[in-house]
Amino acid sequence: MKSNRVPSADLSAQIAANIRDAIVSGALIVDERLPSEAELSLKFEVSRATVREALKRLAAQSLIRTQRGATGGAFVNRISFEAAQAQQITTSTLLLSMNDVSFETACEARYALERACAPLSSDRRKSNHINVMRDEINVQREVGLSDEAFCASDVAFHRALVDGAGNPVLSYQLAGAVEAMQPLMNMITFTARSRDAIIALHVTIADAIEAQDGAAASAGLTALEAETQALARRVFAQRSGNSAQV
Amino acid sequence: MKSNRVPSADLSAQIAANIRDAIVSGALIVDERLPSEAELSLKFEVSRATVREALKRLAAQSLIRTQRGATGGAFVNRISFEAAQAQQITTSTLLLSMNDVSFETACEARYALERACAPLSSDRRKSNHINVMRDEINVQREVGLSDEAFCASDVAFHRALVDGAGNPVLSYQLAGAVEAMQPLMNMITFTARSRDAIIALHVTIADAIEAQDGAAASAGLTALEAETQALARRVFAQRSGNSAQV
DNA sequence: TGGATTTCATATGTCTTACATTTAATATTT
DNA sequence: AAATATTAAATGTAAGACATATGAAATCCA
Repeated sequence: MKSNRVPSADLSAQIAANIRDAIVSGALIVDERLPSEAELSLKFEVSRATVREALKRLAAQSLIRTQRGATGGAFVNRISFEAAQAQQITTSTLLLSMNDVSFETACEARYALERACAPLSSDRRKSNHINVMRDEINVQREVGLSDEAFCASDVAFHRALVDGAGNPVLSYQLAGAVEAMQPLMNMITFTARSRDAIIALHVTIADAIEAQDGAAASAGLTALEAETQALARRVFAQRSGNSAQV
Repeated sequence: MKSNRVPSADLSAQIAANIRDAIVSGALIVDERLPSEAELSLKFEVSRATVREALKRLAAQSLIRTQRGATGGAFVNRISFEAAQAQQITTSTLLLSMNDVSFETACEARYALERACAPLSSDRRKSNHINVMRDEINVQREVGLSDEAFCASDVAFHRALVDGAGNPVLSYQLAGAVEAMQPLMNMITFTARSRDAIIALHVTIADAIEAQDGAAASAGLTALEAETQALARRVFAQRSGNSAQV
């Protein structure tokens, strides 16, 4: 099972790929200890510095963790939903900002995904999900709330909606979409009037989720998407140059 | 703007976090060249080896790329949808396999997300998307096709469906969910009979997408989910020990 | 005997120096 | 003027040394 990697890549990249394959294939299992850096440098016939660079690559992907000391070493890490989410949010955020993804496209994707959760969340949401949604609505009603804080509360509201589905895989997938949009949302100025419209729809959605009416929740999300898109168009049109970017 | 990072972490991790923040915040823009390793080691007052470990961490996340030679160095990388997808698939696959995510949960998430694409794909799909779906259905009809090949074709079919929505953000998000399930799907033995049922539903879905009937496409996906869940239950129940895992 | 302390071995974290290799720009030669 | 050779700058790799953390074993002291 020798590496059939492109030999053009760096040695540290090749070694990282080799170990990564072993983890993905199951040859290395969770919490298993990798050979020490010295042993790996012998095995791969490279210096310890190169081995370390490979291990840092894997650590950056949360595939391994390292421990110092006598019984230390590198261990296969059990990727947590939290760690995976954090990475996905970083990646998604950069993806949107670096590739000139339009607000419209990102917004459409976000609400499409959220609608996917609405029926499940309607079925299974617990009281705590409802409570979070109600609480966040109250936060959003506060006068003098900054646009950033309003957006943060918006994210919290929608995360509660998604989490209500009780499916960690869904929550993980959605976190990237919802949170990655926050920088774009933060570019928007929310007038009191636009906030009122959003809050009213949040109430509609929360009511529907509480009443376990998935169709109504989906409809509320659709209306919220339309409202958000319209608001964004107004804001971006007002921006002096009216350049069509973003 | 000095680093307010936990000082307990490795120097290379701190430096990586510092540079990552600069990229995420926009202080470093795409294609901008970072200082050379020698300069960074002066700036952060660490050795070049430590700087290199930090840079390898960033390279593992596709945040930078490096180039050798006179005008070489580390450059801020424009994260491509492809690279982001590849990373997300690796992460999602490990997440499912390491956290004892049930087939049921993963399957539910996958089809919920796909249903989110169905209306959009119905509206916007091009002829090439339809063609791919039809072609893959024909592949799935081949006798003697291995279970792995059947699953791979299944993934291709569903990717065409998702891509039909014409929203790269959606495609990116969905790729993780769909492809991460492949190892789980590969555990299933597809009898000729179960394949026929799946193919029939694929035809239904392709017809609906072609006819631009989003509701029918969603219904087809719901039926396919039910069929897949039932098949999985049968397969896992048959497995000797009948242990309830997976 | 038993608990506290010391020692020790092992592993990662960091630094230093050196050299190899790649690459573009410059200088030289024909 | 074009082809070739040189050079400088940067990353890639190696080797060795030391710092530091940590668990376990050995030792010491009531």
